Amino acid sequence: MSPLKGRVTLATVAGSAGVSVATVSKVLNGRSDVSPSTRARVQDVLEKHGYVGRRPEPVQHETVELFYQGVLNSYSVEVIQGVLDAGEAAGVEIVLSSRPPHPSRHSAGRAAPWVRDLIASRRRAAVGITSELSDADLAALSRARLPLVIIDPADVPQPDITSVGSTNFAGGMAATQHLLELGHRRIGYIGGPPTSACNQARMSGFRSAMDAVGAEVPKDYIWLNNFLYDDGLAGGSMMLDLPDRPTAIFAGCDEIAVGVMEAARARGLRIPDDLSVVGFDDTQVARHASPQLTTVKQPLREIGAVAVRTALQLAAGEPVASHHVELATTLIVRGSAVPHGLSSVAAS
Amino acid sequence: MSPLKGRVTLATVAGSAGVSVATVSKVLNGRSDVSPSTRARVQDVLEKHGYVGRRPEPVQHETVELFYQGVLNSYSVEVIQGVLDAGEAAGVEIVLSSRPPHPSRHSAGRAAPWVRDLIASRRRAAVGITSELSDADLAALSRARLPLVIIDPADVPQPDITSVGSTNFAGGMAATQHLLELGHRRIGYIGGPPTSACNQARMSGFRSAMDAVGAEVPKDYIWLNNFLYDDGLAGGSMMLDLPDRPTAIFAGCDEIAVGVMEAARARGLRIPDDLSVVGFDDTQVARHASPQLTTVKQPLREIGAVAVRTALQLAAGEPVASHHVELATTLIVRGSAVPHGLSSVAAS
DNA sequence: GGAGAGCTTCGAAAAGTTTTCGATAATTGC
DNA sequence: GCAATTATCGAAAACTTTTCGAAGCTCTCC
Repeated sequence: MSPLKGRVTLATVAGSAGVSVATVSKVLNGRSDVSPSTRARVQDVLEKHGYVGRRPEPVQHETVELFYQGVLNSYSVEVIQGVLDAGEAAGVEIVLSSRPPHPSRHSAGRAAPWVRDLIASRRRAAVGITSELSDADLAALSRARLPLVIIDPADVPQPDITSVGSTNFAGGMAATQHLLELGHRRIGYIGGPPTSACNQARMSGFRSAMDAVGAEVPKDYIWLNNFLYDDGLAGGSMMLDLPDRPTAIFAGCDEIAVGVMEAARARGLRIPDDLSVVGFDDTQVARHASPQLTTVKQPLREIGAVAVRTALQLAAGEPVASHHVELATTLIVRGSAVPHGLSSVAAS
Repeated sequence: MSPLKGRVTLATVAGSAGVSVATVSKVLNGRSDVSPSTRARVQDVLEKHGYVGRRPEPVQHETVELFYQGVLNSYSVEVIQGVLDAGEAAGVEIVLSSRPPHPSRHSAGRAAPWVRDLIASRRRAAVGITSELSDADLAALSRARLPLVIIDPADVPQPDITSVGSTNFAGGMAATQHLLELGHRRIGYIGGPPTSACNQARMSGFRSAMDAVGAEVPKDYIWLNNFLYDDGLAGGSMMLDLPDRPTAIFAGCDEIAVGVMEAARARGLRIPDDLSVVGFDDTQVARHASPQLTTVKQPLREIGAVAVRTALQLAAGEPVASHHVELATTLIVRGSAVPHGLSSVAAS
């Protein structure tokens, strides 16, 4: 823009704006003894010349806050690595923090204390993992112009909140169709919170695939609580103790799937001979399970990276194509699901 | 403190410290071209005169950098949560970063680029998880007065580097003694890198316990590579294919233990009936394994918290009692190790 | 064992920024 | 209309940071 000489200094701007260096300095520092018209003119010139101060790359890096509610798990770990990768590529630092979950509703209308802290911290942007925020929180963040991107939002994606996820519905369908193609008809679903958007999508995919072939889903074949191992254990136990137990279970995440496998083993049922299991996420635990878990892969690292890039785009004032993007899921076939009936020959 | 004339400027300090104004400026800005002694003297004078700068910067939070080399795993996750807890309690922010492992030796004598970045980032302190740093790296950090605490250092703890770990030797002994008390005599050890300090300690504990009862450890009963699932799989496979295979295996970490269990299952051996396994760490994977893993618990969250607190102590100039502290390990008995011979009745 | 390459340390001077203070103009009070 | 006050601005002073070169040191390679 200003090819006269090297860097754009106050003097450059002052000359171009027809004022003194002192005046430009005052504009930059928000002093009162500058007339509105002069101030406006100087600010125009500052922007046109792209004045960046003495140190264009100050020692102080920009930061993006990555927060989560609850505990870290194998799922978070993958996302975090993607976030770090993208952060490093973009030259921003990642500040990690654990935030209290669901603020109780009795302080409705006011943003949670930690949200106020977050705003005060002057981050370039924030990324939340599977987080749930109140309307007041969102309003406060919006007022403060702090860009926020939620990964796999706990609530259904709102139009006024940017989020990144994966094709949960398609993934749920793919997993279920895989089991159906293997000949299973009595298939159960064990998933996370009923209010959780990604659980709803996965379950809907499950139901759609079942409906499409006219397979019935008894009430007891659905069990929802949290995305935890213990939920797989509890839900699996319940389902496997039914008089007419399912021959396959689709788990809402890998941890649940491993819990289901344990519930089966505790009853002397073999995986996959007596029960086929399909998980969701394709985290480390899927590869370390025995047998290795057939699962729906979410590109978690990519999701983390996209979240950061989107947040930085918002921070830069660039428009984003969509307030919610979903990356494609892939069915990864391993050893935990086999054709129905194939095993019963060997078993009985 | 200095009521002679008006404000305390760089020149005031420079005169009092017997250096140039430029040097004082460099100290303030954390430049590298100031010797440690000069830096210390100037900082003393700065503090004594209560230099506050021309414009006191808006209070931005102190940061502590938490870095790791390689990948995050269930072990890191626990440590990270402890670090975050302690960071929040102390009011410092945690900046998480992944750093390239072992700088190749061809640039010996110079600190790695990421170490220079770390120094330039002006953290209050840094904490590394199972990291390995070159002498040049350490020297550079020391020169820059950036306090560093390593958690479970990969190298043997040096006197000039502060570190936090757990009683690996005692833990290794406890695990082995447990197996010995269960009647096992043919016990294998599968662990991490031979150069790794914590691996060495655990293995020494293993050997000591074996020696104490006169149990022999054939060469093939030791397998060292990395602390990964695949290493448990590979090492376990090797050991279980021996003509005189062990009846129990002590794994250097939980992930290895799960890999060993898989290697056993692949050979039709049942856990714990045909092979007892003991792990180390007590991470999530120990509780989710099937059967649940008997393991040596490291207080990982506490270790992370202690590391942060120690780093902040160093940053505050307070002396630390010891350059290396070890927190106590505990044997957690679950279902993966049973008395030897008890099973062979049922099995054969 | 010494020439020289490379690194560290430091300050003088240059470059850049902010504040002070006085000049001038515009506005207000009476 | 005139004095008093206020608003605006820049020259110069005050202050800080960076650049660059000198001096000393270490290490290497004949």
